[in-house]
Amino acid sequence: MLAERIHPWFSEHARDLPWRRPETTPWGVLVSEFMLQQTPVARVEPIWAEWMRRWPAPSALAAAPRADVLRAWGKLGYPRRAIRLHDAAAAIAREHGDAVPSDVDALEALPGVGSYTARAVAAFGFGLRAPVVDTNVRRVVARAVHGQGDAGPARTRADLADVDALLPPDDATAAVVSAGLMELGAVICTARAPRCTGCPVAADCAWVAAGRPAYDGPRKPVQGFAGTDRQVRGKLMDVLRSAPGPVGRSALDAVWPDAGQRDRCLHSLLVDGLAEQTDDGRFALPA
DNA sequence: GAAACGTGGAG
DNA sequence: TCTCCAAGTTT
Repeated sequence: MLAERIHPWFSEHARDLPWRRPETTPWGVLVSEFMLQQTPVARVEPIWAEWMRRWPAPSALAAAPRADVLRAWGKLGYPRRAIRLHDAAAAIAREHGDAVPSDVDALEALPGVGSYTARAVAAFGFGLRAPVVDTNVRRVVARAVHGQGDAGPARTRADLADVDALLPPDDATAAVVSAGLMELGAVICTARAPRCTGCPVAADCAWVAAGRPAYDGPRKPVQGFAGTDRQVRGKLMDVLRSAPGPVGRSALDAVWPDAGQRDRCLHSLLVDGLAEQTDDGRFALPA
């Protein structure tokens, strides 16, 4: 029911995102999915284009120095994703003949690839039928299917089953519906102010039928940022990315007044492989 | 399962 | 200004 509404709507209204163009390879889709994890489309677009130009295949990225990869990642956030994507590229080059696997289990075995990304690559990179469950899809299902105002905490198995039940049997059609479900959540069935006027599914939506009741379940805890290690790590990484080479302790000391927190964060960056200490005691992005 | 993990734009 | 949140994954 939903699928029959979503497919034609998406076919006509899909945003022209660069990674959706027909010439995009599964590798390009994988890179886009890594970048889009918790990061808005608008910020990903230019970075993705640059990566595709520089590293058109997994082996090309795998051959690049860590420092280049981290600098090219820029300020997308969560730079551990860049590390994992770099590592995933190496695994694909070495274990899969430089070809992104289409099998969900093989994809999920890659660093940084979880349940969502594996299925997204299978669906959008290979046109396969795979239940793609992200925050958009969970919200659309919560409303249109369950009549709830919003999605509650993730119920991984049940969420997968819900979406699986919506997908048509045919691979190509299911892949379009999967993209359409995400698109619907991204541009129509949004978190803040859903635009039910103009929603292709409104006539079949359980939430609309119920009078759009407010969400009553548990709220997702909003994570603070100011003053956290995350902020300090970000500032340290910004210094390391911006510098052409190793920087002295003083340059890092300048980013945060609390020496204890600063040192803890610097240490965690070293542990995460996001930074290295040189022989002379300075710090830099890893080679 | 909770908590950690960046960044910046929108309302 | 300040809160919320944007195609999640890992530990």
